[in-house]
Amino acid sequence: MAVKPVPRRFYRRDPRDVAPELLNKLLVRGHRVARIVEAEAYVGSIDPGSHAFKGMTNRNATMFGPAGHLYVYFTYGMHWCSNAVCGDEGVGLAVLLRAASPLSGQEEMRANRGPLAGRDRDLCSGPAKLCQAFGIDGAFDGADVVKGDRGVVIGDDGTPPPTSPGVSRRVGLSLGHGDEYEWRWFVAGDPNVSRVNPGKPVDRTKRTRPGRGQDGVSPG
DNA sequence: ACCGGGATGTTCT
DNA sequence: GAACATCCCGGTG
Repeated sequence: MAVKPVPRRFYRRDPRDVAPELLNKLLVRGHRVARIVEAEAYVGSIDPGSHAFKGMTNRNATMFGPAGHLYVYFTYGMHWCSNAVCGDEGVGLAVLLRAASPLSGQEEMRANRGPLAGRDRDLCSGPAKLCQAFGIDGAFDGADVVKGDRGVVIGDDGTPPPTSPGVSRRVGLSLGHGDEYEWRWFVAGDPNVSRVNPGKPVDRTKRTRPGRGQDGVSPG
């Protein structure tokens, strides 16, 4: 079956309904095509884990825009991650695209990811890997994936979402910041899923970066 | 398998 | 100045 863009009405709903149905849809950019196998819902003002929890800022403004656009953000000083904006305008809802199964264009993905990404399952098995493989960065923030703005489309080839997707808590949130909600869905058994089990939420009370440049001591 | 830690810089308080 | 919707590597079982 031919690939058709997922219509905008699909996104104009609660992201907790959109995320599981986004499984088995296609992320398409030029020759690169991958089947989405993992997604998380971020639920705006009721969700401490969401960038939109505290309202609109310069960074998250796209989340408050119309559904069916990409919200692309930069994190940890080096990674881009992308979401599909959901719900009604002005609310701040989104689904994070966490992992996908490469179908074509793997060589281009591998060129973007670097020599360390040997196997196909290393190309898109995480939100930042997926963006790197597809070359999605800040320039794609706001791109309309229904119209195919900037060459990126989320498409449907007729494959239905799984009848019984895997469900779990979300990945990478800190304790007390919405980590308890089971708003992650994935294609059970797919090797491209980032983690079978997200494990414990991150305890950020432990120092992970011992003081750098303290007491005026400069390195080198 | 699990866990610890480093890379890196933008965003928000 | 702390936190951060991550990833990769190396150590230990």
